[in-house]
Amino acid sequence: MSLRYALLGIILKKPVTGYDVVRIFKQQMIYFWSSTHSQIYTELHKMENDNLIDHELVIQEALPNKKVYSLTDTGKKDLIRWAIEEPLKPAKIKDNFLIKTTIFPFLSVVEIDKLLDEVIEREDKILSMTKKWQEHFNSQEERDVGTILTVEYGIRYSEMYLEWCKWAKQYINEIK
Amino acid sequence: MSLRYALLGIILKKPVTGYDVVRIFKQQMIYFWSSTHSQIYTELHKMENDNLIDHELVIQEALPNKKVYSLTDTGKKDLIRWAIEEPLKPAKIKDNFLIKTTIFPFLSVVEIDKLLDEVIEREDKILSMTKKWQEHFNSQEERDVGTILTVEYGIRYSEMYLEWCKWAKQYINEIK
DNA sequence: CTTATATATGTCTTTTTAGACATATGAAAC
DNA sequence: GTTTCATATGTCTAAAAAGACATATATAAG
Repeated sequence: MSLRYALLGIILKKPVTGYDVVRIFKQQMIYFWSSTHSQIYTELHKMENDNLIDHELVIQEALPNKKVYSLTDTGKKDLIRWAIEEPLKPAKIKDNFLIKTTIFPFLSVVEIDKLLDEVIEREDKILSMTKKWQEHFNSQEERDVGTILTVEYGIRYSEMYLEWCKWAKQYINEIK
Repeated sequence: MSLRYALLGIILKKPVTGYDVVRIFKQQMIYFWSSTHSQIYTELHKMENDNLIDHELVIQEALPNKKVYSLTDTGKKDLIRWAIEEPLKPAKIKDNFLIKTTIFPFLSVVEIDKLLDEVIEREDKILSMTKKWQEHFNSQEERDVGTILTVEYGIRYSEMYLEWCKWAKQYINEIK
């Protein structure tokens, strides 16, 4: 049920197409929510059915037609109500890599290093993409508070992860 | 499909009951995976059906009977195979609170502070529980590498979150 | 005395999510 | 010329997950 509030949060900023929502979602929300385009399109239909959003069809000559979604009054009220009233739920994390630490006692230092290096590489990429996005975002005129806060969160998360990886490598090398 | 490898990782350390698995899971894995007891019991049945684990029934007088699960050879091999071969997947996070930042432009400093204080309280509790668990764990004789690494991860994650919250409070107070 | 907590294991239904399948065009790259 | 990428929107099925429903006893707390 929270996905729809993430989507409402995107559409709140400015009217966008489903395609835009997917793109914005993957660029700006990966740090705290995950979804796929199929789920997003389906949820948008449900939200429109529940009168939280509506759309205007824009006919394009060359490119495919598009539906530009906007929040309805109901949608905006419901989003703000949700944000204030919805009780805090603990964050849910699904991190495949950290499960792998359970078998570290059965692996060699080389094998563990290989796994950790993979994660470092991945997280390095994410971090530099996030920093790039932050830089681009900072150059804009209309900067919303939400994005300022969550981009910073994304950077801190990746930095923490990378520092932990480096600490883990050192720790493994000391004890093995 | 990854849940089963998290569960195999728990049972690998020592034979345990489903009830134990749930408890260990919630104490030691909340930092990187989430599940419920209903899903865990169901998955254990499937895993036994796939010959990854088996159980010994222990009849108890006062307390209910229990099933003590152990890894089979197949189970252990499959877990190690998975850890080495399974390609890295990006971590998936579902954090209800961070969605709420999208409506911060429509809230007063007082309202935002209230939301952030709630998270700080929650995260403080988690952090002190984790530190307590780390202390207890460090006093044991058999300390497995996996737990040493993931507990440290949990602490770093909570600390990062708390620092971000404090930064966010300060930032909001400066601009509003 | 009554209530809550810990032990212990399950099922059932609904919702959420993932991933594949499906289509169509323009533009750019090679 | 052909392939890949970006635009744009969807459906369908299977798997994963959440949450309620279900039961039973001992012990500790109030």
